[in-house]
Amino acid sequence: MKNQNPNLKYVAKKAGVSIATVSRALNYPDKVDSKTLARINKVIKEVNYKPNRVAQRLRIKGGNRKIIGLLVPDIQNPFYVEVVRGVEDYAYSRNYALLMSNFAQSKEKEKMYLDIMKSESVDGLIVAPYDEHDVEVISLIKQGIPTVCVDRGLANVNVDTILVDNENGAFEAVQLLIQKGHKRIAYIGGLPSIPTSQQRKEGYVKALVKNNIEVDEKLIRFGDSKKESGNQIAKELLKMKNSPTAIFAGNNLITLGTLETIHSLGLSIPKDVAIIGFDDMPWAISLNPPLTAVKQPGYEIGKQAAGLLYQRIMDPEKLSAKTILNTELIVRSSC
Amino acid sequence: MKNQNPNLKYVAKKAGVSIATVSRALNYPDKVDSKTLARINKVIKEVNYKPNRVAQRLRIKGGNRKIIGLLVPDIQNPFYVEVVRGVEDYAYSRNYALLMSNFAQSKEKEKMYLDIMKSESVDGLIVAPYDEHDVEVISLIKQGIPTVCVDRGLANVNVDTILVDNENGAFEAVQLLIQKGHKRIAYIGGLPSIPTSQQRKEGYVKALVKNNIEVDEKLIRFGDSKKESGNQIAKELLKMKNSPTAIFAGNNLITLGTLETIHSLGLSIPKDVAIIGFDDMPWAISLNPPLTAVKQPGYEIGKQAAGLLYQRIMDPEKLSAKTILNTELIVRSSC
DNA sequence: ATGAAAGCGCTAACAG
DNA sequence: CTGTTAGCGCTTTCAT
Repeated sequence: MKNQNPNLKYVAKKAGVSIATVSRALNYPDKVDSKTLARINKVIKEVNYKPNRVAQRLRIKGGNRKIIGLLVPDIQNPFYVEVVRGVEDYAYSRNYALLMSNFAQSKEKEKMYLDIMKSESVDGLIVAPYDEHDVEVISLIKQGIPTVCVDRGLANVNVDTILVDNENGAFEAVQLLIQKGHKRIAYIGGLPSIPTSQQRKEGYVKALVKNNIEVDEKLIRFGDSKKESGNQIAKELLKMKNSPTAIFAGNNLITLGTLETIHSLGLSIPKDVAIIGFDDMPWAISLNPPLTAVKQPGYEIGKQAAGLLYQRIMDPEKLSAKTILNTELIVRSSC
Repeated sequence: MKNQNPNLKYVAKKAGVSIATVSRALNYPDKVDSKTLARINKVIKEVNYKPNRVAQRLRIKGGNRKIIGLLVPDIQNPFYVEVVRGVEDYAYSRNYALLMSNFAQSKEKEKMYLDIMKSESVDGLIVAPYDEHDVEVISLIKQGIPTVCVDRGLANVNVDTILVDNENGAFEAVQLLIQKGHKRIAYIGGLPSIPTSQQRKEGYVKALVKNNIEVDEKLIRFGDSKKESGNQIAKELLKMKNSPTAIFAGNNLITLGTLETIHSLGLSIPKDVAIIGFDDMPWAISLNPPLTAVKQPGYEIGKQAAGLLYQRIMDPEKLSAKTILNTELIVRSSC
């Protein structure tokens, strides 16, 4: 039972023409006689011929291979799932295949997947880089591979980028906490090397400073963007003397970990501790209590990124641009 | 700025050998003189040569192309994210590339992605079929493409399959509800065409029957596996006269929707309505109240599926098998 | 409007 | 141990 697919040659023979004509019938139908065309199309339908994308890609020069790569740092984070969906919808609408990988915040994986994408001759790449100085991604861009960065930018590199206003999103969140009367507010960030972790910290600090609240370094902590680290750090924070009365959690997963700790400590939200999370989630409303969160337009980011990438593929010389989307503070009852 | 990668020819010239020798150096290092090998490897490193996977795949016959396809029905459902992770980890460990797609429960998308995977000459495929009679998937299997089904089986087809004991998982959940004194228990399933929806219903009915509780068809409802339908159906259920005192939610997303409705109706869990969800989730413990759930080993499913697929690729004639993994009832406080 | 033939980058006989 | 060569399936000149 072999995987013997019909190929151009087979279709050509059945239709009594050369393979070149069949190829033309597929790619430039108006360049072939309508009677011939009809005959060819009939055969194609009959034998259910589908062009072999691998052979196509090997032959075709650039930009028309109809496949793009997407590399996300953590598929377990629902935010990136939204981004994926946005990219996917766009790709599907344009008939692009999607080579998607999750590098799970691992540099080795990222390198391997990037190598694969290059080696697979993708038309372009959408990636949330490991950090601002991601040498692998930068190298690909230098090699001229059309690339769009999402969620995280690259320092000193001209590249299309779609970001979110992290600083302002964080600022608004902390501002709200302060309005509610909190003075000891902690920030639990993700990996410190990731730009978004720093930008959100900046917004946090800015809000504090603006309200003349002392910035206590002991209240600023970074984890590894996983639920467990949120859990752990929240525990340390809440057990210290003069512990914070509010926590601003730097991402989805950290929020979840923090919540778990708060519950396991038997603390009540928002009476004992208030919490705002960066990243809204589908289940935020069903949490205990409904979570106040900074919402990022993940789907929109993905969709726009794919659109930008498409434009760049079509016109590799076009000037690169940075798009910054706004966040939205969804006020529920966790603070 | 062209994407001009070094190729075999280039390496061969630089090393002063033929391209065949370079190819051999890569694939059968022991078949080439150690001095030559050293020279070649030096050049390879120097110019950072990476074989072109597209050309490789076009040339290589079968089973060694180092790329597999993964097709999931809904990437927004965290259960499938776990499956993805399992497959991915295995693939990564074996240096396989992963062509991953989400068909969002759409038959058209599924067909397109399946076509792409075939056309991309994947070594094999892991797929959660649209339903038990998924003609596209069945067709691929008939064509001899190594395939493993996960989460959902195929009727009357010999294919490696990894499932979960849905019926028993549901049975245990409903059994618990009954023990807690509930007599009017509703079931909100996902798409009725999906095998798991039916199997879970079977388990539900079985538990009722075993306890001599009348099966009320009005209490058995199916949605479309999305959060919104959970929301909607729960609303209808809870507003009917003689409304259920407990709900068994057929999947992740339906659980979330149901929860939302319960909260928006101002009902208290488990006092006014009890709920158990099929599928545990990372945030189940942080829900209001912590959710009792039937946990499926998603990661394990993915990992085992990838392992099975690997075996089948290596030995296409081996007998196919069906693996059924057990679920685990995680009792928290929503019932 | 159509066909012949080159060639994308690679692997696998085959010959030496 | 190494080189020559055919060919995977396709697109694209270049002729006709």
